[in-house]
Amino acid sequence: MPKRKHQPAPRDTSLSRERIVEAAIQLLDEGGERALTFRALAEHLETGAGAIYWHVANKHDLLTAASDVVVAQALDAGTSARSPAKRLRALAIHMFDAMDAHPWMGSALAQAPGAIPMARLFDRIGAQVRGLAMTPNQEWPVTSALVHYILGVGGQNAANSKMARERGLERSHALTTVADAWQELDSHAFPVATSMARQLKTHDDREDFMAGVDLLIAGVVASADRTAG
Amino acid sequence: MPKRKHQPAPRDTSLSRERIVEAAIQLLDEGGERALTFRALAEHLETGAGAIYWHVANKHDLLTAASDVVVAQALDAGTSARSPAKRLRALAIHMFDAMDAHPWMGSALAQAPGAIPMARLFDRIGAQVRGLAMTPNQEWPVTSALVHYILGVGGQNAANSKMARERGLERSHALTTVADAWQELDSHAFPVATSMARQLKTHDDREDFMAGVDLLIAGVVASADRTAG
DNA sequence: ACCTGAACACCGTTCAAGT
DNA sequence: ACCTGAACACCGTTCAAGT
Repeated sequence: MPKRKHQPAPRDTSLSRERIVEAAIQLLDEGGERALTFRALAEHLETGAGAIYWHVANKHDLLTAASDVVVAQALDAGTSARSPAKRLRALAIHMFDAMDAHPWMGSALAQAPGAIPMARLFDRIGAQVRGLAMTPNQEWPVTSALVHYILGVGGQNAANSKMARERGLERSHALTTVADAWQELDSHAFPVATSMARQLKTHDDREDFMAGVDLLIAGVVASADRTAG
Repeated sequence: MPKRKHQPAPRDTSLSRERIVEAAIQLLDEGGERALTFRALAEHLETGAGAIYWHVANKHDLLTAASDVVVAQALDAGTSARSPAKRLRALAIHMFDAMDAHPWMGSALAQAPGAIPMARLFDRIGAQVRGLAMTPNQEWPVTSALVHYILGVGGQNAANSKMARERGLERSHALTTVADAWQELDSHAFPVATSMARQLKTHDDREDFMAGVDLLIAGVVASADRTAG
């Protein structure tokens, strides 16, 4: 009867908030939002479900912490561009890619309005917006519009990934399915949607995302010119 | 004369998809997303939980149907404005108000990417975008940007309402709490967020939303001018 | 065709009890 | 201080059985 049966196998590291968040991200990335449960997390970390609550307040807290790790990582990259507009574009595309790689993040951010990851995003976007020529009282609405746009696209993008995963399809194939459904809508009730279904099939999410960012930037520049001129 | 069945406790109407969706909207509006459960719904409709599944595929289907009722209502109003840009503004503000009045809709729409309510929204927005002077291949990205922006703001707005509700606060008071938290962040790590906290407290969600819509429209007009000129 | 409601397979969270 | 794991109070969904 080996006595080590009663001794816990030596852990790589003891339980910590950092390890929990890391494991949560892994579960979320691998299996989507449904895969993150305290039971699965406990099994993954070889501990009890209740132990996690010593380091993390609740599931909402955990999702916010996981988002913050990903957001911080995304926003730290690509700030070396030479103009505010270019840095803005770089930040935006990094956020897009991060939300694409971690589709759970869209809804996580949508559920944590004032939390740290949102403050981080506002801060980084806001810093570049200040660099664009504009009156000070435009800074807030412009920053706000950019952040909301980024989150809006990210959320829909995440939804598409999730839908694809649930139906066990490639993402592009899932979009084709949607496009086919739109094409078969009543063309009297949905004249534009039916005719736009083709673009839905062939479009590039990433390009369209950047087109929107550029539209917002162009709008800011146009408004600034009008104010200045 | 039609035979009348003698029923001791006659219902107003028998169970139907329409009545279920209507009751779901009521529960959602009154108690938030948490309040919509099949058990609560069954009790409200004086039936069994399983009966609902005869008319509705699952909870996701129910949320989508509920969203569609609200979206259809919002988009039917205010199409009488005299220019495409004005009609676009009218549609946007109606969507904002609808998402504000029904805070559960933001996340419901985010979970139903290709579904009917999304097709409806794309169709109505797209129809006005076509009226703006632009090249045909810009129609899709512009429509897409507007829709995503609307959903992004709606989602965050809903999150604010939800947060306020959960903490049992007035919505403006909840935002003040967030603003205070941002103000107390490390001003070295969050230089812009800390200094923008004041605007967070005093801003008007609705005005900021429209400022973003105008920014996008201005961007479209500026791009069109450049292409044309 | 439509409804019932118990049962199934889960959840997040708590907490007395351990080390 | 930190962890255990059973227990609690729920969920969405299914399905044999009813009308």
